[in-house]
Amino acid sequence: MVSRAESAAATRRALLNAAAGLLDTGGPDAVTLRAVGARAGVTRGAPYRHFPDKDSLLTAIAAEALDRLADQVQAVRVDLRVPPADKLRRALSALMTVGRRQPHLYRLMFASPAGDPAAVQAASQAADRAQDEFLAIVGDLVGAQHTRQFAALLLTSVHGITDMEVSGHLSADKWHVTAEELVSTLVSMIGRQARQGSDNATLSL
Amino acid sequence: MVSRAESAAATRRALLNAAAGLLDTGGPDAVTLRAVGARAGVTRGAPYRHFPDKDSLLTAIAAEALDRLADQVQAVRVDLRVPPADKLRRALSALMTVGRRQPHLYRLMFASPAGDPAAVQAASQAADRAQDEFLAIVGDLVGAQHTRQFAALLLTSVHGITDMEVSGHLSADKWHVTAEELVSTLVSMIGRQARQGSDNATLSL
DNA sequence: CATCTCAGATGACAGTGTCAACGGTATAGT
DNA sequence: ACTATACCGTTGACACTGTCATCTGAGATG
Repeated sequence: MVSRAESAAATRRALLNAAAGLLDTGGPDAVTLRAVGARAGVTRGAPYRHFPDKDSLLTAIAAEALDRLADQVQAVRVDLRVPPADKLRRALSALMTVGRRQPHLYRLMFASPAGDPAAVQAASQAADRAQDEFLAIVGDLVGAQHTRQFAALLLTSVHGITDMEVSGHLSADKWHVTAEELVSTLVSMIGRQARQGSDNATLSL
Repeated sequence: MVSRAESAAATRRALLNAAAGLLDTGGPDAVTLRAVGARAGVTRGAPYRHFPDKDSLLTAIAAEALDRLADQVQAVRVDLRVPPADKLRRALSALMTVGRRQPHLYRLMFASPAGDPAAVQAASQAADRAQDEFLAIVGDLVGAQHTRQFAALLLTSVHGITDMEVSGHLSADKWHVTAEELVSTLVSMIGRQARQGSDNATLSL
């Protein structure tokens, strides 16, 4: 009772899930088209019916992950039950959580997208949407004046914190600081800066 | 007139240079042991006499790059002609310059080191030294109280800015901000924070 | 029912990392 | 001075990878 289009879409999904699973558990080296096919119950050549390229498959995974992140941030932004002052922290926390729970996926999300132009564009659009959601949250908090600058600083900094923690370059016994403390310091610093830097009163961060 | 040890050390160096060159020009995919060997004037199996592994070779390259960075930062730190207030900016600029001039090398430096334990340890030590130099510069500037916190925040943030710029995720027409402006804002924010946060007077950033 | 379309299977190929075996040469030991 | 050793580099081989051309069969289309 399954049409051919439905079955094709199902295998496409199975391929994406298989590749994502292999990436999570075994890292990038474990993602081989043969293993992906096997895990999806299909043979090694089948992926080429759905993705022109291995890189395009990986980029599609990154695009989906970025879309999920954008959804999460958007959910936080529009949730009336979340106090506005908490929204930024929660959004940033969503980003860090990806890095901790799925470090290989996280690296893929922040790598330069490769492969088919269509896949690259999809990933870029997803990244754009995620960034726009962050931007909107920051815009709701601080005055419009330096929104972009503060948002960019927040996003890049939290990415740097997460990335160095994930890669093990943020040793706790050297720095005596956790990633959370760093983010917290950063957020409150920017909050203070926003308050005294602009004329109109802004919410407290 | 060349002893055997000298010639061996020479080929080892040639292999490292060849691999680094290939990485710079062609990205990680271009670094194949065969190509490395050919570029170093040697055959495909020769690298195994100097490195147990391809990963170890790459990690050795990362270690050398981190050592060079540490040297640069140290040179800035001890240079009496450099005004103390400029030292931090120059040190951070050295980091960003690596990212811009050698993006693939930069990514390798901040990846989790892989391969032989000895190679991993060498890279970790080099990274440690580079971080210590940054730490020392920050320590000279701000009071000892929150040195580590500020230094960690600076390092991770500038890494995040550089990384996202390198990977193309910091689109200029969305954020209306350059990487330099972000670093500048961050540094002055931390400077302000350090001044008003601690009792003892600190130098201006 | 005849035809077409296309997802998937299969065979093949070049390229890769890695290892085992080999050869030659500078060094060390006597 | 002669031998033995250590060790750098070469070569052949193997398993594995991404990718393509070709083939097959079943659902869609007329």
